[in-house]
Amino acid sequence: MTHRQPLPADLFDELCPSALLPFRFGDKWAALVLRCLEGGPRRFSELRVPLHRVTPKVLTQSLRGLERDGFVTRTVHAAPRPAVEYALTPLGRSMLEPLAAACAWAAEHWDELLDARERHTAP
Amino acid sequence: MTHRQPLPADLFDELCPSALLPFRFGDKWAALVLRCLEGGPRRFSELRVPLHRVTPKVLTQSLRGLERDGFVTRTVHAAPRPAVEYALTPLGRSMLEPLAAACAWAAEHWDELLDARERHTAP
DNA sequence: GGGGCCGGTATCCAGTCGGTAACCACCCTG
DNA sequence: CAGGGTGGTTACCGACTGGATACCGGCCCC
Repeated sequence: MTHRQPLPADLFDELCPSALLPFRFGDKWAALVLRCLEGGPRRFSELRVPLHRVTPKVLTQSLRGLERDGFVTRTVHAAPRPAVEYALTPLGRSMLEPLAAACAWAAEHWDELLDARERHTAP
Repeated sequence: MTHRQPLPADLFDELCPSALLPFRFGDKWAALVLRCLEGGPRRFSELRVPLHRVTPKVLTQSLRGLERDGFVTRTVHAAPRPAVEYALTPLGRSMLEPLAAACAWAAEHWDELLDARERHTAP
């Protein structure tokens, strides 16, 4: 009954980033920004439409972080009107796949989670 | 060139949880705890071995959250020695799939991310 | 009955995160 | 020249998270 292998002590050492990154990806809005960019480049004010609960400061923070990590590019067009376009890099686009998997999971199991939460608070 | 569809305003309304949940899953350590439980039930002190950078308080917090949301069960065995075992529920086990996908992504692209970050801070 | 181990709590504290509000430089239009 | 839209920045602030440290009751073994 207790013949299971013991867990190794270095399973999640700090040198194993892939253990920690995935489900703490970016900040609160990073994943949603990526999904908004899925259909092509978008301008700052375009992104503000679906993300209307995000203030410009926070959206800027998110975009800066995604740019820093190589998920999006930021290109400034001077003519004919000043405009800034954000677009996915190949790296950012590759992130859409696990993101979609996670979203599919949530779509399928979300109410189970809600049920469990309700059962736990009011039994 | 600007023939893209505009982004809908209600794409990520608060009633669409599956948009926000996935990549902000649980707290900082929740995903790691799930992976530790993949091989079968584990006791509190067993979990502390691979998660040696997590203090007991924080580990307790994480486990309580996972229990509340129906990802793990907590069972107390009185005999022969007092012991507490944490195990995955089917819901928790189903979460391992997208989690593995995300981890695979990270394993494949982690150094690209590091490169991008380095290129961004020191050019 | 003393010292372990097991499974936590209690307390405190620093840092981060997200949010509000205000402001700003630039360019175009009228 | 005034006004408005674009794409932000800055200052401030409260709430929450995560971490350090210490402590604790129950049970077993010696």
